[in-house]
Amino acid sequence: MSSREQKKLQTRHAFFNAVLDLCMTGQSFSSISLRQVTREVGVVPTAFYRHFDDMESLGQALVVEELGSTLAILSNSLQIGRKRSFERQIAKSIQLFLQTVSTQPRYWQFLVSERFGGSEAVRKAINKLMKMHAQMLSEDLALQPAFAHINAYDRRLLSEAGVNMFFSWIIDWLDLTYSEDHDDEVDLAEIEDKKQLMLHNCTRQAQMLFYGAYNWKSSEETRLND
Amino acid sequence: MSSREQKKLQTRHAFFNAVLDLCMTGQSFSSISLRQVTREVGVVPTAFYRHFDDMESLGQALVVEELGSTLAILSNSLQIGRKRSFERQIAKSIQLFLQTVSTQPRYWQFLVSERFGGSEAVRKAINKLMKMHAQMLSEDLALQPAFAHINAYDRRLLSEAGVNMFFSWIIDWLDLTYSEDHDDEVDLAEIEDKKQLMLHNCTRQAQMLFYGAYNWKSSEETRLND
DNA sequence: TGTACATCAGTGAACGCGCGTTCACTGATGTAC
DNA sequence: TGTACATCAGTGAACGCGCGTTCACTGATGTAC
Repeated sequence: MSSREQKKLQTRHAFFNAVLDLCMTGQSFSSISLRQVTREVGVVPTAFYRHFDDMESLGQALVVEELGSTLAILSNSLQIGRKRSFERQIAKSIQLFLQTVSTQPRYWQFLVSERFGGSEAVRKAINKLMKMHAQMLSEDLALQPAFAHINAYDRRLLSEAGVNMFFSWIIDWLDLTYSEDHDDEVDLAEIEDKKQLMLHNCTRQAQMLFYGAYNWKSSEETRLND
Repeated sequence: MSSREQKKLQTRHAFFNAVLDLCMTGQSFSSISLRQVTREVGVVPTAFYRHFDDMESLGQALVVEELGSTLAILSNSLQIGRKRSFERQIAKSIQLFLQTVSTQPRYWQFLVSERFGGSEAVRKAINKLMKMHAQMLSEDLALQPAFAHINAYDRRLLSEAGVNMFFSWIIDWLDLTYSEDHDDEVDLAEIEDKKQLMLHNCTRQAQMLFYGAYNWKSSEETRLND
């Protein structure tokens, strides 16, 4: 790859980073302006068009090119099927997941807040990613003997319910993580307690869902009209 | 109440409606301008300040004054504890819930897409509402004999997991509802099939969670460090 | 009931500002010979 | 290896536009006597 192409790719990544950084300030993606992004990158506004048609394209590219690998963490850290025995190990998976969320807060913040946000292209790209990783989680769960009695269709439903549940935790978890950085050191112990409590609560919620699946009968029809 | 006060209240509601309508066009709340809203209401931009300090205040007031009663639908239609026997009746509750979502799409669209959106005041107001209604759902579940063995703490966790699960369905459900309005009549049957399928899937997801709760042992400790 | 004054929701002109997009450009890097 | 030309990421000036907010205003409604 030529040094010119390398430089261009570098700038492209700088655009992605600028968006993520700006989204961390509390703004939503659709309220961020093209000029704000170029200012953050350190180039002139017109340079934007060398890389993207408009903000919508930038958002979509960000999701497709950068966040796919981030979401892979879900599939890896939640290897309930492949790596873990069923009993009591859900806790370990969730702890791993929340820890990795803390290490890359910008990515998860963006995924959660733009999942139902104002840009259709971004929304669709995120949705596609999540469906893909729900599928991977589903295939992983197939390896877990405790779920051997559940058919593929119901396993997929369980995975999607699981992914949605994990996503519902992220913002509250990140709020706790941020308060660690900003508040006095005196409170650090208190925050750590809160994190432990939240980890405990999340684990129990996940256990309820997966215990439900454990006791699930795929053969049983869900009658709607009774 | 004086006719002047009545008229003012009427305009205030027009502001709320304008925001909801604008949010239905695919924009997020934080990307809607003050002038757009006043244009939609049919008043001059400066008239805005007779009612709200800024857009942030408008959004917060909208959630607090208008959407509380909307969320009450969750508590009413999902009276799993009070009204329904446990077995096979989750389906009915969820059908009722999704039907009421369809009848007031603007409210639910706003709640879901601004829950993690760009305005902190709105985010906090929605979060508060959801916590409140999770509490109500929790108290309702207490009346259900099938959950008698679950303590208050775990019941609250179950309720929050439930509310989060229901919210995760809303956007997809609304997309189906909208496509009913816009597409050819030929497809109506196909869309109705999709809605039935989604209702079926949602029900099965909810059943997994609540079956899990049914088989839950509150006495059992969730050990984190093993 | 009639009059004189107060209130205040909505008006309309004006402001300075940041926005997205256009255009012709520059100068470093890449390519052909 | 050296030269002449092509490419193209980034520049900088300029544009018209919608934005949030100010201000003094209008005229219908409410209140005091």
